[in-house]
Amino acid sequence: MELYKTNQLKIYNSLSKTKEDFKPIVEGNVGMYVCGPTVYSNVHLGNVRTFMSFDLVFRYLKHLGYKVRYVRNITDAGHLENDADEGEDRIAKKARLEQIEPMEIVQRYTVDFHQTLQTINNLPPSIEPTATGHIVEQIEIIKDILEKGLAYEINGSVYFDVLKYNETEHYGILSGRNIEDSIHNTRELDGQSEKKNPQDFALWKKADERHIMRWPSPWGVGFPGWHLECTAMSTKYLGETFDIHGGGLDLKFPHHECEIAQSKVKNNVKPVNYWMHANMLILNGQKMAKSTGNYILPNEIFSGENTILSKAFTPSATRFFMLQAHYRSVLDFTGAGLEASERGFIKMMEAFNKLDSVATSQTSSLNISDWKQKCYDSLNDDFNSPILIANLFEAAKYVNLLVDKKETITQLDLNEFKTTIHSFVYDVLGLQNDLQSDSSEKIAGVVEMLIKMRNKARDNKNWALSDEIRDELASLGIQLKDGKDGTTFSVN
RNA sequence: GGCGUCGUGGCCGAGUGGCUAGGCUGGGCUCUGCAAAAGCUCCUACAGCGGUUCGAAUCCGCUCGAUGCCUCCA
Repeated sequence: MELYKTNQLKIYNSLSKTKEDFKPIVEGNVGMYVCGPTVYSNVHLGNVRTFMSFDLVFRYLKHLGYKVRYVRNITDAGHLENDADEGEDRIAKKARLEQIEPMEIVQRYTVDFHQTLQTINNLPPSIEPTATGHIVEQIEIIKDILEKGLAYEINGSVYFDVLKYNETEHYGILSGRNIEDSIHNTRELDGQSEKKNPQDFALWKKADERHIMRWPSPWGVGFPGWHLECTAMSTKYLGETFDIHGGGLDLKFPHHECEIAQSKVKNNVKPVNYWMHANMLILNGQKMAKSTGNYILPNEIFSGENTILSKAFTPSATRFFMLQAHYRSVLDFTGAGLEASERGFIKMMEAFNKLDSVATSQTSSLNISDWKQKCYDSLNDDFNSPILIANLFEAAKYVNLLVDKKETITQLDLNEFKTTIHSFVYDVLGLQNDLQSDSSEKIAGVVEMLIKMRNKARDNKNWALSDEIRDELASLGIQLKDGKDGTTFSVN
């Protein structure tokens, strides 16, 4: 039987601002859409956190036995720099600055995006559509909205009529805004006189002569607006109403609000059942962002080449650091925090690596099924990974005590214990065991030999020699640990 | 200015009416030739001020502070 039948998952829905029981539209199947990156520069750690949060969601849903279609787009048409801009988007601008084709920019940073997410061990989505690959679909949606009178055309551009929409619907339903408030509080921007109201947003923008990325349309040559691609691609691959829509908290307004409006007009149904928003990663007390220069790149962490960290950290340690905070909490990135997480992570993995050497007994001193249920309970409660990790630390301690023969476990329980740990650590949390990878069997053999020699020296009470062996190995990063049943070692 | 979120022990971070996570750091102990590792243990907190309640870190109000969105953003 599928696990989801016995595990009622609760998801915090940004739309209702409450945790709700998760019930997919079609039993056993989940459609999930997550807003992907605009590929005009390298993804920074803040971007990675969001995608890793939804990777956890994806992995856990799959673990529960759901068949998941996970769609995450690549925004390769660029967004406008701002309203006042003469139709220049970020990708086109970068292409002009670097004197290359816009699609070279797209290619370069799409590759970087994929490599980075793979390095941190995110699973690829089921479908990864691009904005430029769905121009036709976007034009069709615009036509439909125009026909329904909720959009208007001016000088080759088409805008969504937010005020008219708000007469029958609530523009601001997701972000908790009222259109009346924003009318009085919108900052004045220059050069936007073309729109009827400042709140209106573009569905199609006319391309001027300089604009490189351009497509023909019923309204002339141009390119799609900022928010349309997600509506086009999510409904195309997941249907008019689908289960989960995710994205960074900073996309809640206006991006997701606009998506709701467009989709509601087009299909006249509620587009999404569960809205999920991942919170921001902050650095130096501020949100990480490309535009402000306040960011750190994942590769800078893995290589140690940066000014904030004292050393390099593995992708798994970095992932573990982020998983120790809940996805809806702001997480503060610091070198000290990462170091503390790494220490804990190494300890935990060292304990789990000893699982194979555990001896079994007639009874178990820990109730394995209770412990296992606590693990499930933690993730069932809106993907509470910090609680899951706390439970895993409890398991690690138990393993250490088992090795010391201070606790007991039956063979049957040990099998279930191992399977559960493996599932949660590797499959669900997506962590990797990078402790053993660089200790090849040959090195292990050499170290075992040195341990034997050292034991002889110890038997002869030749402490000088035994300590020399230990200290020399330590300086090479190999640590000896004398236990009751002999000496073991670990490679740092 | 508008709409939000948050303020937890030395640090990071869960919890969100009574059962008071977890990790890192520091002190003590056990084990050990010494050390390391491991285990045990100690330092026991909820910004401030009021209120509701038998009982509040958790609910309500105010104050202070931080931060997100309101312009592209994960």
